[in-house]
Amino acid sequence: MGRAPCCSKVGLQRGPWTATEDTLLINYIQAHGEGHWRSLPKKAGLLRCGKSCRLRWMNYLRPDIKRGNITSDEEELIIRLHSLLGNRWSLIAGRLPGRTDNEIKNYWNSHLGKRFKNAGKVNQNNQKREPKRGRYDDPKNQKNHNQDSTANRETVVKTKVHLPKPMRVSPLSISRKFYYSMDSMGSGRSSSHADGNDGIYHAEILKCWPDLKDVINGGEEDQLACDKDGKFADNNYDGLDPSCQISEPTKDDHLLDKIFEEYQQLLEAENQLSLDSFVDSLLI
DNA sequence: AATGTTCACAACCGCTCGGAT
DNA sequence: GATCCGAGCGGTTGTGAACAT
Repeated sequence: MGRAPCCSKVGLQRGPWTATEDTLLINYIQAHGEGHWRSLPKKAGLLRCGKSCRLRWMNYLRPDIKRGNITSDEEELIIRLHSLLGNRWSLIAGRLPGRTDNEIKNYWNSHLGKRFKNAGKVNQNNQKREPKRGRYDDPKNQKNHNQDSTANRETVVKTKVHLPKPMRVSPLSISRKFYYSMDSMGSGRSSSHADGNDGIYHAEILKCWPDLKDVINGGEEDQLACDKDGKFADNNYDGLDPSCQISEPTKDDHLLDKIFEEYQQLLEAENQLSLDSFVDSLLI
């Protein structure tokens, strides 16, 4: 059929936003609220595409956005969530209050993903080479990244992460239904994937939430999350596996949120011992 | 000091979804 | 069921700053 473009590009402003444009957008949203992005630019007096306005608001102007460096604890959480969720940046961002999907995606692409690649190479070369010093590794140049790069590297070493294949969600597979499922399933456990058994872990998830299987695989059981041999870890589930210690998602939809809240409290307390024990609890 | 390279991040683009008609 | 629309997601690109030579 071919749908009309979201907006006519003729005569529209592009590129970096000016302070004036920001003000116009902020004022309009403060007065009228978010939404109706398509018509917003015209009403707000902006020569921008609605999409662009939404993006600017969501990623930069929103009052609850936390500016500044990603802390090492946030980084740890990103790594864990990414190992669990893959490139579902919005979902990951949802667990990091004040952080946007774009920010996390950028951070991953520019810091973590690259670093893991390098770490792999370094390991392959028996750690003969030092990782290239980044722009912010220089102590004299940490205006934006005040975290200790050495500490970051240690984090990488102690947290073995599997990089899931970057995947585009297909219409019949995960999509937003999966996001909602993941949001609501309230995981009582997490995975460091320290043993590299992503598939088994996924199988465990599905074992506890069989309904998720259909959502993930579009009902195709042949493609169930599987172990290294391509077999689902346990096909003998009828409903919730009694061995799972996790209650049905409907009973506690917000378990993951609770975990995250706990995590946040630990971050605020900066209590390393508690943090370690919390992390350990996730590894069970 | 000049130039080229690398990096981080804001912004763009294409695609898909759910809902309305 | 087909089509359209608004919205959102994730990959990619553009750009300016920092760094290296």
